[in-house]
Amino acid sequence: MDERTCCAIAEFISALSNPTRIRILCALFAGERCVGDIADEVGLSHAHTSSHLRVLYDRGYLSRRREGKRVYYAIRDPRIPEFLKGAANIAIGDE
Amino acid sequence: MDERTCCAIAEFISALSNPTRIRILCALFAGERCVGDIADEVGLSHAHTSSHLRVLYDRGYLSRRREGKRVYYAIRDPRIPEFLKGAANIAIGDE
DNA sequence: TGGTAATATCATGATACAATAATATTTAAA
DNA sequence: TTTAAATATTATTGTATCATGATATTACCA
Repeated sequence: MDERTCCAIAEFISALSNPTRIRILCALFAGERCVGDIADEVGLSHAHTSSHLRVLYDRGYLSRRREGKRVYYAIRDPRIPEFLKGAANIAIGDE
Repeated sequence: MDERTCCAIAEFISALSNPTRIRILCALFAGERCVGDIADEVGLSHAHTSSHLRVLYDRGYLSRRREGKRVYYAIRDPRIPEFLKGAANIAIGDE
C-alpha cells in the first residue's frame, strides 16, 4: 500500500473514529432518517447531531434529501454497516 | 449496537486512524520487524516510529519480542490486515 | 407576512493528538 | 567498564477535534 492509499484509509477511518458518529451511523442502518429522530435516538442535541451529520455528509458517506422542513440522511455505501460490524468483532474480541 | 460497543469500535478504529500508523502496520503485514527497519521503510525517525509502535502495542494490537539490541514488533490479530484492506476498498472506491 | 418547527452554522473553551528534538535506557561488544 | 547501537521516554509546540450554547437559515402554516 502506498502513501496515498494509507492517507485515504486514514481519512475514511477517522470519519468513523468517534463513538457519537458511530451511534449516528447505527441509527441509519435500517434506512434514511431525519435529523430530529436521529438526535432523539442517540440522545444528542439537534445542533450536535447536525454537525456530526455534516462531517459524514461532507466526506461523502451520507446522502441527504429534503422533504418539507425535514432533512433525511442515509448511508450511501452499504459496505459501511458491514465495515462497522467487522470492527465491532475485532474490537470486542480483544477485550 | 449499544453504547459500549460503539465506544469499543471507536477506540479500536482511532488507533488505526492515523496515516503514519497505517503505514507502520503495512510494513508489518509480511511479519515481524524491528523498529529500525520499520522506521527506514516508512521514512520516519526512530523516536517517532517507536512512539507510534507504543500506541499500537499499548492497545494490544502488536506483540513485542526483544532479541539482543533489537525489538521486533508484529501484528497480533490477523484480522487487522484484512480490515485495513477492506477500509482501502471503501476509501478508494469513494474517490 | 408573522410565527414556529426543523435544521444548520458559528464562536468558544477544553481536550487530545501528532511531530520534533533532546535525553534516557538497554544491550552487546571492545 | 567504557563505548556505541538500538530503542524508549519526555517535554514542547502546533494543530485538530469535540461538546456546548447562541444565533441564523429554511420551509411551512395561520
